[in-house]
Amino acid sequence: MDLNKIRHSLAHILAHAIQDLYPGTKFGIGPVIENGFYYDLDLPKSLIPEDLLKIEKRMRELIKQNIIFKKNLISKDSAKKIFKNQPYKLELLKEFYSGHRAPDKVSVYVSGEFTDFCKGNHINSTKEIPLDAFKLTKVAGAYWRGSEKNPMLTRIYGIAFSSKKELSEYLNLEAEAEKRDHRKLGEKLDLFSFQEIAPGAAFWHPKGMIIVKELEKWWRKKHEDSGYLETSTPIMVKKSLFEKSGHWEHYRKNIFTLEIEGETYALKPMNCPESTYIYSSRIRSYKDLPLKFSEIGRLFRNELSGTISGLFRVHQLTMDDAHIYLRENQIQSETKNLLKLVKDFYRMFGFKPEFKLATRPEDFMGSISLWKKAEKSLSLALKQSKIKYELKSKDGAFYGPKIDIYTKDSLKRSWQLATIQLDFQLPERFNLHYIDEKGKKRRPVIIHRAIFGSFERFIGVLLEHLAGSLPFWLAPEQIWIIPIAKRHQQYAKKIHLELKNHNLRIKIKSDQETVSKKIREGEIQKIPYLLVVGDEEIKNNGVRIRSKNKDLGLMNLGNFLEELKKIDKNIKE
RNA sequence: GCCGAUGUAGCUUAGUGGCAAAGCAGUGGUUUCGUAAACCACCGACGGCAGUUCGAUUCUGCCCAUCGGCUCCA
Repeated sequence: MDLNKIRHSLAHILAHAIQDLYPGTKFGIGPVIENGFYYDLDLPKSLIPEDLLKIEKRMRELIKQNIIFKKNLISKDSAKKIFKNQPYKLELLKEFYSGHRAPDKVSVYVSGEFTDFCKGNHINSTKEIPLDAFKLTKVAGAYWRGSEKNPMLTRIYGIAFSSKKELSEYLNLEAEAEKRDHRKLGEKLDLFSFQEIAPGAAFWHPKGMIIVKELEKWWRKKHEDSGYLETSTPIMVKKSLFEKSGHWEHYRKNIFTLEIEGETYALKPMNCPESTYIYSSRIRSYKDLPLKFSEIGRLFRNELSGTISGLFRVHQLTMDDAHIYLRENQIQSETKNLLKLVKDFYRMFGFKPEFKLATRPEDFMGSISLWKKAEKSLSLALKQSKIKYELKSKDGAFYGPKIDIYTKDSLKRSWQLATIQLDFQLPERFNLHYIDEKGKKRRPVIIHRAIFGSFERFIGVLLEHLAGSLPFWLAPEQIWIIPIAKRHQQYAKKIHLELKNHNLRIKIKSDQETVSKKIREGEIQKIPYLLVVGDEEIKNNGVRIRSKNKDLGLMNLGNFLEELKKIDKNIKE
């Protein structure tokens, strides 16, 4: 059974059903995608989700008719006749014949009353399609041929598998994904929220802020160890800065501006141009290079309103940025250092990084020879680090090529987090230099890089990856002490005091509730350790430990601390 | 920004052209309990602005926000 053929054929059947139910529909394209298919349609009326059931029903009727799929090779003229009322198909046909090696015949697939311009492949008959293993999932808008200059069509998505079992497994996975949605976890765990008064900007609650602070702490340590010097630059700067850097030309629509005393200011959408001011605040020697300025910078990007989504896509983000000023001959070795740093970071969280090399885009700046040199340095660094990477051509930044690092969350969704970008343009534009061994002025190169990408997105991905169960060192509340009865409060306080001395985030759950209730709350709040104390524990001078749904039994407090020290080096002696 | 949908209490949901219902959470009390929800009471909401109407949370329009996509992502 060829699932792709089934999915592709279902797209045709979907179009067939639409043709029956909504005469006058103009058809776009209907390809196979991961897990299913879609068809783009210009419908005489707009659809509501309930219509999908009606369409599905019609599809099943058609499938039961054992419709045969037949490939025909026909002439351009007969194709024109067949699609005379189908402007999108005619456009595709025209394009098909405009190529250098236009064939004499065009291939169409006929299935019952429906004919589509299509090169295949398809099943022979609809009896090959299991009736209970597909489902129309959603209706959405999509621009014709993916360009916002074109009209918007209605896209119907469907999923299809080879059996009912696989379909329901997929639906279960989706339900699981929904439970892990970081927006829901953020609410449930009281980490952050979004408010109508500030769309696209997170409000960090005290517990969420602990995660941010712990990540920052760890990040600073790692960067100090690697020779980075932390800086901070203004959030609001005159827009002329970005005119000079070239960003205004490329991203003016996405830059927030404000007028002050007749001058236009911008909220910085990136840190780089300002970083160069610190660089050129004094004469730099070749001995200073590579010079690494790090900055945890608050950035503002006016993304299209429809693209804003939770912590993944925001108007206001916090980038763990750094700019490395170096000589051309240091690019490879420094890139290798960075690749190692990225690997170290991602190993810490259990993410598997995937590397993509993005090369010169259409609207690039600078000379092609420089670009080629830059691309070569990056690919060599990747190769020497023995990293497998994917080439994303024409996807670089306007100022230079980059290595983007993606990671998948536990549900196999891919997210771009880290990035390493080479820049030969900014040093030119800001006339940066250093003095070389011979006392001559030379131009440095800049590497822009972020490891988390943004704290917002990183925390969002991390929460989904771990379904909210953060590692001990990041957990906002690490330990709850649960006294069984009132008479155990005193002992709970004693334990609390002892553990508090070791830098632990700990609290006594002293509410007037049953133990069961407190355990339940602790589990829901993903507290790493719940310590139950009662008569038994007092008698043995210990605590009863529960962690991740498991009762680990009675333990002496000292032993418990030893266990904790094994998983978290921050614990004070 | 574009297409489509949604918006009722802190959260999850019910409901109506005529006093808006519940569970959880919160507050006060009772209970002091051994590993995922004790009991009683109380507090608390129709996204905003217009319009239609005797009367709008409900109908209409506009706006805002959110969700699913498209496009974009320095």
